[in-house]
Amino acid sequence: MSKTTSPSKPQTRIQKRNIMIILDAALDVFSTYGFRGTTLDQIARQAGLSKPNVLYYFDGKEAIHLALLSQLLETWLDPLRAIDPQGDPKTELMRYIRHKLQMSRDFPRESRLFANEIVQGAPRMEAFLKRDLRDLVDEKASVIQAWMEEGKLTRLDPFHLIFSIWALTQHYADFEAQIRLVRGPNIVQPHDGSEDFLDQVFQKLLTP
Amino acid sequence: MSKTTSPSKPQTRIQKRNIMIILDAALDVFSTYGFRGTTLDQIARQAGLSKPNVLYYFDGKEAIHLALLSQLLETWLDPLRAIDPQGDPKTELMRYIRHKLQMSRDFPRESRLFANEIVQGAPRMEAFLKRDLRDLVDEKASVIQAWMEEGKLTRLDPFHLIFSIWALTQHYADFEAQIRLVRGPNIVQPHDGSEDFLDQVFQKLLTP
DNA sequence: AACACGGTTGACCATCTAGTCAAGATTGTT
DNA sequence: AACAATCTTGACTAGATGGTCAACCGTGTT
Repeated sequence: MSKTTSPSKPQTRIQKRNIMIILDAALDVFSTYGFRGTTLDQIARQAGLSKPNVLYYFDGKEAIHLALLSQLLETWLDPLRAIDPQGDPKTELMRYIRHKLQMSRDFPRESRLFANEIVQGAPRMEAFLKRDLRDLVDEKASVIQAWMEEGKLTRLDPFHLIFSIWALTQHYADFEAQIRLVRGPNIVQPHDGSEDFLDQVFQKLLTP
Repeated sequence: MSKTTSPSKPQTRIQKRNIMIILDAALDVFSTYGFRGTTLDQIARQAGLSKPNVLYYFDGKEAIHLALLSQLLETWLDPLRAIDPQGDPKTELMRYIRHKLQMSRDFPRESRLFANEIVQGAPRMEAFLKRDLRDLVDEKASVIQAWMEEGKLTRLDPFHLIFSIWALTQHYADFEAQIRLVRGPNIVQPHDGSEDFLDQVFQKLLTP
């Protein structure tokens, strides 16, 4: 059935190359125009391939999108997973925040692909969010809660704290167009100063 | 040319009613599926009208979308405009934050319509963002900067401060699907606790 | 060189979608 | 009632879009 998920057949060099090219092109287009706003012709043009050739490697538009999402979701949770209950509370959280901000800077297309999905009600990610993400967030919220009760962090709702970290870090990628247009043409990087700012904010917020 | 922007002709009752119905239906659909993901048939069905009837009141899909956006943008800036340079710094900012959060709670569809546009590069709002929003943000950033130099607020980058307010307040509307799925079915309102949380955050952050 | 397999594509199709139009229904006014 | 203006719609068109297919090209192996 599926051309790319058959686990038995090994990939040729050409397959590896073209699948990468297609996924990269599709990430460009999907993250900019959303799923329905993207056409196969756009992806093919961006990839420098013909449309039938794209469909030779993937079963369809949906399959390309799905491949991108699962690839993304795999790495998206790693920084949160890395929070160590045995580590120093403030260090662990600040490391998480910096890591998330870095991802929003280095992988803005991935961030916007995700944002596009969520804003539109997450129709293709419900299962993932319900299963993997919820469990992980619950777990880490407990860790943070415990740290707060030990007096090592300001007492806050740990869920809202996590949401606020997501909101503040991803904002720079997802709303880049707004930041760029508001700050004018003199600003080159919308991220300029974001790391220092978030450092200041969370240092002050988390210190009891 | 345009059916709805002719300033001379007064509107009949039926026109007023149907234009409202169409805009409300279109807001539902556009905010959920984005511009390209929305079809005229969807809007017509949601409005309980036939497609040609919808096109009797609006010049096309683009015109409906534009009507929604300009209607939205008019009110979107009001809370920021209301920041009074003569008022008490912390009071003014906290009022702004509460007002923005309230808008994200009371008008989540509008927030998502906006988010959809921005995430996709703001192709239909460039002029507005460049002109009106940039000037207003520059002006209020100066006010905040002055307050900080008087020692009445924590010294922070005023632009990043404004961005952080936008990020934190709109997150509850724009990423509602994520919050809802992560927190599970026991949570009814994704906004629960958000006001207290943001109060705590910004009180602590802004107090020098 | 010859073969088999992997890779590529122009031409095509079915469906969807924005928008049109002419004809008919409803409403308000005299 | 009769008339004009407004309102509504079934049937239609042109173009876009996802996907197919048979034929053709390239590459590596023997």
